[in-house]
Amino acid sequence: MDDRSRARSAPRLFILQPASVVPIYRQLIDQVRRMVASGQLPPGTALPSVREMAAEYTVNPTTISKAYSLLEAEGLLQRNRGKPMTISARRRANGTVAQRLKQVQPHVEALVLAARQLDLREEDLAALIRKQMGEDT
Amino acid sequence: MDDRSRARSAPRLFILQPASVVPIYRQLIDQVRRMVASGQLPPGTALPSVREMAAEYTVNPTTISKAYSLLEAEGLLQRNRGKPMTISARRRANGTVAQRLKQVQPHVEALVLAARQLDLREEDLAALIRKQMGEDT
Amino acid sequence: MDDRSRARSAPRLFILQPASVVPIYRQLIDQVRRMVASGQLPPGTALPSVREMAAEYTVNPTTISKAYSLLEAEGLLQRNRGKPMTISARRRANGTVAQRLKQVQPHVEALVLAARQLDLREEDLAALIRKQMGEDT
Amino acid sequence: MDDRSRARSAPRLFILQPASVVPIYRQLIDQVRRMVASGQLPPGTALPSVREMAAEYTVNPTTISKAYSLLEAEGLLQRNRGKPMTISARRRANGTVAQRLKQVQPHVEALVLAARQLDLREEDLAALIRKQMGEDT
DNA sequence: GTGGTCTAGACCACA
DNA sequence: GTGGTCTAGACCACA
Repeated sequence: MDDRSRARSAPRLFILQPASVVPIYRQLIDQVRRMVASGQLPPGTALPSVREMAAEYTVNPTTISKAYSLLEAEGLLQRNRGKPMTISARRRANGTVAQRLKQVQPHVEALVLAARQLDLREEDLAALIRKQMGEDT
Repeated sequence: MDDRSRARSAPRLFILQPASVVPIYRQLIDQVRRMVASGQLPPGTALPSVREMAAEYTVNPTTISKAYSLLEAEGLLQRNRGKPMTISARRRANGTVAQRLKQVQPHVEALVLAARQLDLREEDLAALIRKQMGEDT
Repeated sequence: MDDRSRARSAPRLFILQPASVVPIYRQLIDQVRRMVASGQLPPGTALPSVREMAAEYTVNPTTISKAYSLLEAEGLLQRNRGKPMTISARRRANGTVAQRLKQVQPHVEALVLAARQLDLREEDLAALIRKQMGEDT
Repeated sequence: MDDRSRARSAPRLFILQPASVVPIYRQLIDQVRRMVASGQLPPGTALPSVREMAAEYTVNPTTISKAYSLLEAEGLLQRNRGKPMTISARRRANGTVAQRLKQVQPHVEALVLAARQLDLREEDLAALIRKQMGEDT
């Protein structure tokens, strides 16, 4: 991804946080999975190359490579000799809403646990979420 | 500890998940911090002993000890030779709502990121949260 | 590591005594702090890796790791993924003499208490200190 | 030691610091040894009872008791049924200066190590020691 | 009974 | 190669 394309800069496809306790390769895997489930990454879509990703997110190439390899092993990505990896046609065309709700459930549980221990109310959370959904990023 | 005995007993003070990517000692630290901020663990409260915690959550005592030591270094816990550690009197009397909202913000961001990538709507999240807030645990 | 090899090698950076009542990890923390305060360990300096330290001082790696982690929490050390930890740039550029004198004060008090109880005179102490300052180690 | 005697308050015989990394019973043992070696506690001197000491220094009686027992085992203290323990006649009547210098040596080494790492000079130490020797306590 | 320190050793994320 | 986490278990100081 060269400077020009970054200047135009559609918002980034993924959000990787090196400081997080969640390993970077895990963050990437989770995000690809979700975007495939929702159809935002339809079958056939080419992902950025390992090197592009590594440069874009200033992350070690082996980290990206590890995520891609695991997604390939899972059947979600497909290797194409000499060409970028693509979203596989055969698996999880499009998750049902129920399936996708299930994927978000762990985050809901973590949030509600924190909210309870902080003695916050449902309304507080609703407001924070509304605000966050409105943000660009 | 089977389900029946847990039902009879008081609900657990903390929720520790060994399978999580978040280290167990970090989970405990975060939860103590939040419950102190909300006043659910007021100054002077004695925490379960290292050994009790270790037994209750089937975790190694040194893991609990690590969390307690870090909380002591932070000033949140106070050592009492030969007696259980207690919530320190001097720090963070009671967090304001604004302070507590800030503590929950990272969880909100993680949830909203996941929801977007899964193409879920604000209403979906609101429903899941309402349901989760209603649960006993 | 026999005496000869130690003579040939650079003098050790730290002195860790497992037999002391002061925990090893505390000894290391104190020494790093002091050498940072005096500028003997300037910002950016790489510390020996956990494994090197453990081998050099024949101490368990987790003991070294504990010291490093606490120094990181304190802001004195900086983690560099996959690379050795370094002295953090941002904290305590260089302690003033007054600040450093304060750090040595507890040792002065312990020495003087002992000297008094042993009925030694100031001159005795001065002589011992002069001699010790002259030693290589 | 009743309130009256404390009001008159000769300076305390010992200095015990509960917060120190050195165990309290060790501190007491070291101090008794030194004062015996210097003749400040001559043979036959009665030490305060375990209870008096515990009250005076607000320390657990078992801690004092442990120190006394170890000093007795060492031959320095002598048990007298129903009466206070006394400094034993038979051992170490009076240490020579050389012997006493040897006892203070570890403190000299700790101080000089710290001073070197803090990049302090001999003169700095001499000044601090002179000041400390002048203090009442 | 309480917490603290340390070891030996396994396994993980990352460069 | 780097550091981080965790376990199992020993031993210690203190109440």
